[in-house]
Amino acid sequence: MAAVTIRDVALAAGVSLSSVSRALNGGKYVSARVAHDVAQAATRLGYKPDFLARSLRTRSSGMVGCLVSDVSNPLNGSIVRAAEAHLRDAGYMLVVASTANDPTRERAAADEFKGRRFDGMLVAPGSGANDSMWRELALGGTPVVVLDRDPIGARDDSRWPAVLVDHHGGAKAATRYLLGLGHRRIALLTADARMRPSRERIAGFQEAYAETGVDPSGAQLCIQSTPMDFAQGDTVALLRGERRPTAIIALGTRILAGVLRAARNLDLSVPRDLSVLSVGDTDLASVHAPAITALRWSLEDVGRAAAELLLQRLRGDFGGGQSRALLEVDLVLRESCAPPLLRSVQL
Amino acid sequence: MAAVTIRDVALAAGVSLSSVSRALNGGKYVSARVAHDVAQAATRLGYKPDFLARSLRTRSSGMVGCLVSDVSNPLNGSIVRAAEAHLRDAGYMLVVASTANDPTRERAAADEFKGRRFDGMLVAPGSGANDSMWRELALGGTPVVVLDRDPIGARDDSRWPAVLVDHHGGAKAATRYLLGLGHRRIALLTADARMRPSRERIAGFQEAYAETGVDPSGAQLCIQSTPMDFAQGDTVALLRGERRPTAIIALGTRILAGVLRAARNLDLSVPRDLSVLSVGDTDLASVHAPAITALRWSLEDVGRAAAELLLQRLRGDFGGGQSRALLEVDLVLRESCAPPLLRSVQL
DNA sequence: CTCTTCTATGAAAACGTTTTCAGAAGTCTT
DNA sequence: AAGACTTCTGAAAACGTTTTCATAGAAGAG
Repeated sequence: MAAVTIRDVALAAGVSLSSVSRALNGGKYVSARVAHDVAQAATRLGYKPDFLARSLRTRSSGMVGCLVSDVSNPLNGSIVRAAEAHLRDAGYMLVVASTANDPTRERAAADEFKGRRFDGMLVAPGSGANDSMWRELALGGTPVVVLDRDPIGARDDSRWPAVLVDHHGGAKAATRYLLGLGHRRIALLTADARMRPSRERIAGFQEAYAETGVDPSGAQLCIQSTPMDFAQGDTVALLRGERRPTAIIALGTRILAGVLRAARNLDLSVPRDLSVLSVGDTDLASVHAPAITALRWSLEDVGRAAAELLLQRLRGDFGGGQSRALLEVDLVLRESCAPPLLRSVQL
Repeated sequence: MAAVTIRDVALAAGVSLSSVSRALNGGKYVSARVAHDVAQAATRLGYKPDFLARSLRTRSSGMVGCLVSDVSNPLNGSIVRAAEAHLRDAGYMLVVASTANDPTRERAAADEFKGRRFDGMLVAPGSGANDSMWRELALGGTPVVVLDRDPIGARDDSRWPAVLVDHHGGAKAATRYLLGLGHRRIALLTADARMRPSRERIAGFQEAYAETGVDPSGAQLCIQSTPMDFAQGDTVALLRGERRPTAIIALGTRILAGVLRAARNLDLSVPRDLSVLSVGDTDLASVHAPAITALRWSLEDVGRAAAELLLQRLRGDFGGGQSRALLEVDLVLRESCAPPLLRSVQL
């Protein structure tokens, strides 16, 4: 229908194809007359450039891909939105693919991105990512920025630009806080321990025990790979068990929900009978009664930093080489943590 | 680098360009020998087709755009994810743009989609969408499916394929339920009344009053256009006011959070002093103590139905013409609603 | 045996841009 | 006045596909 091409504009303006292209792209070497005529003809005809053709010729699509487990998870959604906003300002379009952490789908999506000549990628692979996966990603020279993951097994681990969240420091601070309140038996509930965030948190958790000199035998790790609603059942089992924890650190929204449900079912009052600390601050955490003490970091910053890092590469400006960003994690004190009851302390 | 093109494959297989294209696309008229040689050469060279070039020639990009206010809102995120999954299965790639309901950005995104020759679009414009906006969308003949919006002012209102949620029926059922419990002063808190979901809910709300013959003077509408955290302040004002409502219907997660916060601040017990009903079921609603009675509908179904409707158009199969889907809304009874205290009933 | 229909193939024309190249003017510099 | 730049311009060559077209041979019909 519309299909008004650069050729039509050239015809209307009475100049050549190349002149139109130059005029429209503000190139050098174009006379005032031509510039004016072309501009006029273009608007009169309602010319809209065809990005596809342009991309084919320039070998750059103006698109950036994003590999993420699931957009409907607000954690990812916020990151994506922030990244999208910044990339759009720079003239890029962000395409996100939800891969459910499935390596097959990650590979497929990455391939499609490359087939469409995407200019860059933001990736947060699942735990299935291995050596060859990373190698494949790097193949073809498309700039890649890693979102809170470790390119384990990839050559030049440290060379990958990445934006990382200081989960280690956060978890350590949270654990120290609970230890300081007098808790000794603290349980850490986490989903996939093979991925960076969980791994770092576990390390921080253990380091807090070590550094404060508290007997680490009270530290309990509860790890499961299906994240959805396992937490509720798990928490019940945990709380009914022999060495019942007096505090729980719940990693993620879904797990926090499970923990809170379990506590209610067992008629345990938070924080009297059980202290709860959420990793990640959500509406659920802040509105719940009692309000849940939480570790918080800025998802917007993650998205923004990732976009910045990528844009830097895209400009070919590897400037100074600050290729990784480490974002800090804050402990937001609220009402869900208190010293343990004495009877629970009686080892 | 890689840049292995169809020409290289042709050379390696000792056949012509066109034969390779035919062989690879499983076209008719290709001999067994050629098919074999080409396949072998292609895999040996690691040939990956260039979608850009293909798109340019075939005039179809294999991409579908999605206009939505904000991906980081889990309501939208879930829809997007479901749509993405179904479109991917059909060979399409979904690109979402967060427009913050800003008409300018909606227009810009739609233009970019068209400039990139997107094959179709899923759109949920904000309240700023007017006649010309809809007309522009329809321009160029790109198939468009509307997500829970009314193309008001657009020519052929009813001709737009759309997937709609029965907010009207849902709100009516919720209101009847509260009226049945004995509530007379019910407040409806909503954000942007100009958009379909809110508009339909308000209509259902009022219709419930009318149909049950209850004096509608107790019905209170509280409408505000900035959705974020206005609800808390508004709720406080409402509950301190002269004709304090005994029940609140809160539209959306953020508003629910605000209402619950306000209730806590005023030391009002739910549901004893105040019944709360959430429109939209979230973790917050189900985990909160007490658990919040909520209207629920399937976001996955919205995304899936939209994808189906669009795919139907893309196949050129306007089959039977069932061009709109109406999804039902359920009332999930939980603990946050109870009959009002007598003293509040004393008009 | 001839006339038609089918199958298989390669050459070449698209698709809509940007970019290279060569040349035509004009403007300096000597 | 002759070269040496500079500024502008259009023709044509890319970019990597798919698709049309013409042609050649094979197979089938009469």
